[in-house]
This record gives sequence, structure tokens and C-alpha cells, in this order.
Amino acid sequence: MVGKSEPGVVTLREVAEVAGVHPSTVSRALNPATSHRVSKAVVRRISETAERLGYRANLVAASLRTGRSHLIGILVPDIANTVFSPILSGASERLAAEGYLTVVADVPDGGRQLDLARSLVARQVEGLLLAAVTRDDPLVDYCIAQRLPAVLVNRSEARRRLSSVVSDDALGMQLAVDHLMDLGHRAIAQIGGPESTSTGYNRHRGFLAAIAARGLAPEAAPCESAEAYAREAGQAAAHRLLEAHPEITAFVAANDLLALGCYDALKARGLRCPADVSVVGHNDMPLVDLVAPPLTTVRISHREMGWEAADLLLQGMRDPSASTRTLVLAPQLVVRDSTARPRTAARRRGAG
Amino acid sequence: MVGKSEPGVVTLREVAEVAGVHPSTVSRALNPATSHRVSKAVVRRISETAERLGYRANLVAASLRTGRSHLIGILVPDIANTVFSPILSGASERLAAEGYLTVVADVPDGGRQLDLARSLVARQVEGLLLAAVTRDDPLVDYCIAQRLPAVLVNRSEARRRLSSVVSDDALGMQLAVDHLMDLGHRAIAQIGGPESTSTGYNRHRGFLAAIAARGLAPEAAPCESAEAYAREAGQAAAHRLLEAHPEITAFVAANDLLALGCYDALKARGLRCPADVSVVGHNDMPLVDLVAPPLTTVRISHREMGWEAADLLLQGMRDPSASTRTLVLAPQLVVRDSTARPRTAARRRGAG
DNA sequence: CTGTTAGCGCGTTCAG
DNA sequence: CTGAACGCGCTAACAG
Repeated sequence: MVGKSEPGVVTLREVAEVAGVHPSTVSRALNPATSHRVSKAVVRRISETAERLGYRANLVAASLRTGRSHLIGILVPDIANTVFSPILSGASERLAAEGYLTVVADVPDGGRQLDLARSLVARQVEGLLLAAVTRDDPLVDYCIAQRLPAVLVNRSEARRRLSSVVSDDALGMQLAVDHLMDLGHRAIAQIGGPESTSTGYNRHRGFLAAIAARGLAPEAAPCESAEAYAREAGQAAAHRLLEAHPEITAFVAANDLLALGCYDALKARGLRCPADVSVVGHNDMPLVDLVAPPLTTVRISHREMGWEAADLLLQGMRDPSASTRTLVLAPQLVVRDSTARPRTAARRRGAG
Repeated sequence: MVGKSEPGVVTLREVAEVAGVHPSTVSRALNPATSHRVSKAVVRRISETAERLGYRANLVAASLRTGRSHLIGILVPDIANTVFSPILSGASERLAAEGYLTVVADVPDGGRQLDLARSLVARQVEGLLLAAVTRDDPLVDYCIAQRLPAVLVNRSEARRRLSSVVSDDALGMQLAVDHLMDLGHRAIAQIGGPESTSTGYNRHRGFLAAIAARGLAPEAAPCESAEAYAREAGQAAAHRLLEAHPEITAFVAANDLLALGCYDALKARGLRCPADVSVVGHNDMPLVDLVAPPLTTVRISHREMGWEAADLLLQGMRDPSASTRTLVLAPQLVVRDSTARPRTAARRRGAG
């Protein structure tokens, strides 16, 4: 027989016996929300014996009874990615303040996401934070079908059926493009992220829009999508672009890792940054201020994103009829040393 | 009344009614461990109706009954720190393979750790992974008193009462010191971590031992402890050392962040690395291969540490009588460009 | 192979 | 203000 309380585990009933009251009185006395319905003296006696016996409420039992688990699940594609850990940190801070604990599921961006979500639901999580969705993700359908409160973080969904917190990707790209054009660049390439992610998709469109707004011809702004947000993918994309468009003087990358891959490609080709080619990243992840050269990038506050998403989720849990909202955070351009005025064609050819 | 199943939530009993069998038969049929005790035909019928009704087992109820939550808690001092996220990642991978979910508690290294641990225990976690302990931590006493399976990661405890997975800090320091002395350095300073952490303590002692083993006088190897594993703290410590010992030609830092703070201090003083002063870090965290100059550092596989700690925890849970073990992982020196032969005194004074 | 019975630990009615 | 009784959803003994 399982569950036969080991000697060490004190239950409500035992506290009641020792204190000489009924278990339900102990329950009331120990619950801050109901303790006022019990006489001061009895509350004291119960609290003391509970303390003395080392009583700890069994939240699993309470959950079964109340239907509330005080657990929030969060799905991230890669915990070790420096983009997601601040999100996690901000979210768990906000949630902890309301007494919620965070269950993290690291899902390798494959088909296992739905399984994991189901497993979290089976554990009665009260809501989900989704940091790993694609633009058209079955997970979203699932949450809606299950009427499970959920909020998207960092990425949004094409049909906006769920609340989300994202950065203004179009603005970010505009900031980057404006900065480069102001410096004098007229041949700017983009290294985009995977088009299946909202960030990849929106930053690509944002780049195109920014280019058009400044009256640059599309031919002067070639694009390549990286297969993943990874350094290697960025390197490969940069090589492809440089091969096809040797006239490029600047790169706008859809994230910092891609930008660093770009550095790798430039180095391999004997090109210097920013002397020969300028590079702009996206995210401002830790340490990019220390790489060589310090990376000019579009800063996003991921910690704040996580915090706000958690807040939105809590609101949605309190009021299920609340309308879905999209919170758009403004990014900021951080200029460092990876961007500079382009050299003239003459100097580039070796005269300088 | 709470818990009155909403229309959408299907229970075991409902499946049983529709399938025309007893609830316990459904339980047996749906549990892989017991389904063989039910006739093939009935299993099929039950599985189908369960599927059709969209039945999802309530693991909270199962937990209450079986006393097993399939939840593991992990306490980290800072999720956003790039040292801990790989640990988390490795651990959750190992645990997920055994059907365990990971509950992450981000504890701001204050006194709230015990509270958090209690809250996890109240949720019936079956074991704890501790990545945030100090050398003499009440948390350890707590786990032992509660007979709660627990394993320390990255840091160890002075009395070794709990199993742990750590890197060989003494070896790491020896690798660093040997490398610098082989290059010709004879005035080597250490920027240590907080002495309250095992890593800070052990790396400091390891440094001293390595210096002594090579026959260098203690006066030629001054040390400063940083108050925290942070860039700013490293910078401050480096300034103090440089002020008091201008003859220093190399720094050994207790972690990479400290080493990067050291870069900041050198830059502020107009000293170049490695031309004027060499720097060695510890951890080999992401991107330190890209900073300027690429950091020579002692590599630790945090992901592996997390994985092994989880494995040790699972073993301890299966066999509570198992002896406590300390798994020591060997670090590796990764030589990059932040270390070089020291310049001669003459050249240092400006002749070169 | 299946049904019956009991209860995990708690919170919440309803009485008094 | 306190006690009694019930049940959340599930699983494990015991029968048959």
C-alpha cells in the first residue's frame, strides 16, 4: 500500500488530534483566508502545534480539492539560449509574486510540443506561457480548444487568437536600416531568421518596408533566410549573400547569433568589420558589447517581456472573458563599433 | 462549490460509464504497467472511448493516491546566468527521459531559499537539485532532516553530506597557472569568487596550491576576492590588485565574468591584453571565444554536470540507502588569445 | 479477467 | 465559532 504516511510526514488530522480539535478547524485556522472565522486562541494553539510537529500542507491534496494547482507551465525551445533565460527569469519573478510556481519544459522545437503541453495540462497547470510557437502552431489551437489560458512570448501567431508580448520588429528593422543609411550605406543585405517564426517573418517584412521607406531599390537590398537562429546558419547565409552580391557594404541580421555568424564569414573572407562591411544585430544579448568589434544591435528587453507576459497571463486567468491583447514593446538601437561609414568604391578596391 | 468538473473535463468515471465498465478497469486499461491484466478487447474499447471523449488523466489525483508526483525541483540562484541555464538544460533532459518534469525556482541568493524549498516539498516534489548552495547551507540540513533526496550541482558542501557533481577546481587552477608559468609569467594574481561558495573557496585554494607546486613565492601571487561573480566585481578587484601590485603580468579569474571585468579594468588603465597583461577565465561560457581578445579559459561542461546530477538524483531516489557520492568532472584548458608571453620589464616601460 | 470497496489529504458545505 | 460529513479523481487491495 502506497501513501501510508511515513512517520515523518505530518497531516492535518494529526495536528487536529494533538491540538484537540477537528481537522476542519485546523484547515480553517491555517488558511489565511478563513482563519478569521476561528477564535484567536484556537488559531494560536493550532499554529503552535502545527509548527511544533513540523506540519506542511500537502498542496497536491489541496489542488485536488480546490481544482487549483498554482502551477504555470512555460514552453521554451531551448533553455540554454540566452534569449529565453531572461524571459524565464522575468516570468517566474512575476508569477512567484502571486504564489505560482513555474514548470519549465524544454522542447526541442520538434513535434513533441503538443505532448509536453498535454503532460502539463495533466498536471493541472493553470496556464501556459508559450515561447516556442511558430507562426501557425497547432499548440495555439490546442490551448483554445482546451480553454487553457495561454500567452505567447517573444513570438506571435499569425491570427492573433492568443494574447502575446512581442517586440516591435518592424520598428527594430527601421532603426537598423535608418542608422545604416544615415551612415551612407546604399547596398544593405538582410540575414533573416526562419520564416516559420514570427520574428523571422516580421523582421524580414520590416526590413523590406524600411528599405522602401527610404527609397532604396529592392535590388540593392538582397535577403537570405537562415534555417535557424544560430551562428553557423548566419555564417552560411552571409557567405551566400557575399558571393552573389559582392557590392554589399552592410548586413542587418535578424538576431545577434546570426550577426556573429556574419563576423565569422567576414573573417573567413578577409573582410574587416566595420572597415569593409558593417553589421547590425538584434536582441542585444549578454556579451555582445564585448565581442570584436562590439556589436551594434537592436535591444530588446527579454526580461521585461517575460514579466509582462506573465502579468497578461494572470489577468487572463482571473478574467477568462478578457479580450486577447498584443503588447508591443519598443526596441532600442544600441550603436557600438560594428557599424561605420562605408568606404568609397575606390578605397575598397585597395587605393586606401 | 469548486471542482465540480466543467463540462469539458472528462474523468475516468465518465469513460467507464460510456464504455460500460467499472472505473478501476479503465484505470488498469489505460496504465501501461497494468493494461496486460485486462483483456485485449476491453483495452481497445476503453482506449477508443477515452480517445473519443478526449480523456486526460488527472495526474494530481494520481499523485495523491500513489504518493508520487513525478516532479523534481531545481533551485538556481539566477536562471539568466549563462552558467546555470545549461545545467538546467542537461538536468531536465535526463529527468524528462524518466518521465519527470522540472520545477524551476529562481532564488535570489537570499534567505528565501528555505521557504522556496518548503514550498516545493509542499508540492510533493520527489527530489531536489541544488545549484545555489553556499559551503555551509541550512538547505542541506533541511534536506537531510526531511529525508528528501537531493543532489548538489556545480557547488559542493563543506561536509559532503549530500551527493554532488562538481568540476575539479584545483585542477582547473593548476591548468591555468601551469599555462601562464610555461609562458614565462612570474607575477600572477588571482581574482577569486565569493568565499562563501565552494567554487570561490576551492579555486582560491587551488590557485595557492598550484603556485606553491611550481615554487613561486606567495608574495608573487596576490589574491583578491570579488564579492560576486559579476563583471563589475571583477573590474573592482582587478583595479585593487593593479593598484597594489603594478608588477602583475597575468590574472587568473575564478570565472569568466570576473575575467571580463578584468578586461574592463585593463582597458580603463590603458593596458592591453595580452600584450601587457594576460588573463585566464573559468567556465568557457558562450561567446567568450568572440570577445576581444578571445578568452583563454578553463572549460567546464555545465550541461554534462546537470545531466549527471539528475542521474545521481534518480539513483538516490530509487535507492535511498545509496551512499552519497561526489562526481568530479575534469575541466579542460582552452587556450585562446588572452594569454601570451610577458613582455620584459624594459619593453613594458615603453622601450618596445 | 473484472467489479467492489476503500481511502490518499484536504477544503467546503451544512448543522448546530 | 466549531464539528460532521462528503467528495475532488484516481489507484490498490481484495474478491469473485
